[in-house]
Amino acid sequence: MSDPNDRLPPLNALRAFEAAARRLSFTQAADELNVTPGAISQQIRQLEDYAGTPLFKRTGRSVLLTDAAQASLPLVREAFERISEAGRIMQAPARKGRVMVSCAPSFAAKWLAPKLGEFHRTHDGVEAWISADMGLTDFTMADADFAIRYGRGVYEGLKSEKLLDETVLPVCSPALLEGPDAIKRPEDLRHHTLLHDESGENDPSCPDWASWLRARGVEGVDGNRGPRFNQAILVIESAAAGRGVALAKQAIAASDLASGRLVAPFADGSTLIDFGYWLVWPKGRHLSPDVRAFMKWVKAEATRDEIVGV
Amino acid sequence: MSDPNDRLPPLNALRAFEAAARRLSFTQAADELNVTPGAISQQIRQLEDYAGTPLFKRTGRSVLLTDAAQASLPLVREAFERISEAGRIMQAPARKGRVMVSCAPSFAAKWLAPKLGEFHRTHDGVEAWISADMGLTDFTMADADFAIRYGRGVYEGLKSEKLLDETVLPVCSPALLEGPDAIKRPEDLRHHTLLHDESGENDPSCPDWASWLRARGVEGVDGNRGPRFNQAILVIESAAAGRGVALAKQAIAASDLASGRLVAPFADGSTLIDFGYWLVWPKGRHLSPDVRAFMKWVKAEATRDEIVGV
DNA sequence: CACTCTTGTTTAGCATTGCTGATCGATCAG
DNA sequence: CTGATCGATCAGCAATGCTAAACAAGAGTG
Repeated sequence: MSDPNDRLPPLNALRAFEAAARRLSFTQAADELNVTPGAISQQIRQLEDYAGTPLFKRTGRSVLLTDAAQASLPLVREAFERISEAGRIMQAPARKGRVMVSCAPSFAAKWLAPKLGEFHRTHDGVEAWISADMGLTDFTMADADFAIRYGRGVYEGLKSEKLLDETVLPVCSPALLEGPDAIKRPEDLRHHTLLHDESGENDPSCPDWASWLRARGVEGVDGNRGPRFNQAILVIESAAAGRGVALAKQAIAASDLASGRLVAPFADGSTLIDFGYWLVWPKGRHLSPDVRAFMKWVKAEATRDEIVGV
Repeated sequence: MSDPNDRLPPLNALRAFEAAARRLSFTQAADELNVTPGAISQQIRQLEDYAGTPLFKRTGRSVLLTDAAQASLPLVREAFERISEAGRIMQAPARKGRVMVSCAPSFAAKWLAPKLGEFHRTHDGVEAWISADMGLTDFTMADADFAIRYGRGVYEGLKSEKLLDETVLPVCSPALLEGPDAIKRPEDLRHHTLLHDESGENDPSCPDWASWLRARGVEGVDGNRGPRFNQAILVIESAAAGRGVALAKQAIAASDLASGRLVAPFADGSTLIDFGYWLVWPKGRHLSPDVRAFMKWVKAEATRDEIVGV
């Protein structure tokens, strides 16, 4: 009669539906779920059989949602958000003592990783896993506990907390401060290669060499020449290798500046920029004690950096 | 690497988990889902593999939730509630023009059904389906749009709205008002069979024959003799057949009183009781226009009854 | 204590579901 | 028109889910 099984939609079909509805494309949904478009098509049809009504308007070229689909989609989404979170919670005991952080690659390598030893010393039994991912804010796919992102701190559906401001300043190998072409004043840059960091390209407040030179009224130096890198760490490493002078992110350069591998040739070279580093995690996610401890430690490290005034 | 598929728990296993957790029994969960206990056992194990940790403590006899299960269960439940609701919404277009009401059996037969013709006349294109179920408040299993229940109007997780009060009064076939043993005063009941309605047994305010007689100081009539019925409609039909005098629910008897098939032998016989009829539906359920129209109509009918003062 | 009842587990084998790969038809861009 | 893209469809295969039956482990009973 009224078999309870018939009341609930087919669950796996719902997954296909959600993906297809989000992408408005069976093909892309198939991609996302690692199946063929045919599989999606069949799952959707199964769900339409259940609903007794079409869920997509097939317009040959692309695919549109019907009212029925539109109306039910938000609930389906919420359901999957909860299921995903429930999954995490179930796995929590197995993950105890493990904190997984998704982090911008350069920041991970040059800021976070060097400090991790300290964390392990002070927090026995908790190990941190760092996953260096670019621009990952899609927590439904990552299984990170939280992320450290570089940006303005506004992320849809995510909570965030300021970790660290960022400033930009010229850095180079100490070798460049000696010899006949020694860098003493900005004008001396004309004898050296300029290394460009394009990783913060979408931050208008972040100066490039051209604007940095202009702001200081430096003449005779072409701010556009020189190699460009899409990641902060590449610029830093090039500079450390003596390749030239980088307009580098302070947080990324800090450890090399501290060790003397890099030096800042100008006293007043640094510019505070709008972008910064943020702790980011999905709204409503349950953060385990270990995760909280790690976050707290990271924030303390960041504060220490700022006080040291690097 | 981090395949999105691995992030979500196996969905069908979650169903088994939810049922098993709710019942704290694999066997009962198996029953509910119409599978064998073995199937449940396997699904749970699959989910435990995913979680990397046990979800149930097997104590041989019965089964208990681990912390991981306890913590994730509420989210799983919420997810299924949303999925269930999403399913309804998807089906809405296919159900257009159809309102499905779950109703207490006697009320359905004697109050609702007789009025339905009127509803169909005034609401063209909308047909009402009545499902007579006893004590059904589990909307996850029924696919009724809403229910009409007899009780106090407080139902966990459900919204309710008062439809009709209930009163109890003696009724009998008009034949019993004539002849040598004609019923004129309560004392005359000694010559007739008393018909007992036990359907409202858990309402302490609902009088039985013994207390009805006691309240009126009637002597010489044994309020305990006579047949008992577990449904109001059975009492009514027995009374209409001339079998005896019933202490009947007014709402159930009303149509027969109106038609003259039954009469109320005493002017002051009726007692208002605590229980009444309620419109009931799950919190957060989307009620379609057709459903709202039907609810409105039912309430109007109820009000009309009360004004007529039956 | 043996006995039995109940409950969860396990296994092999079967049934269902889900997916693939190929093909087809429709639509859109050039 | 032609090629490219996208969804639908279908037969066959792979994976998943289920059953039936035998087993193990308390709990209650006489």
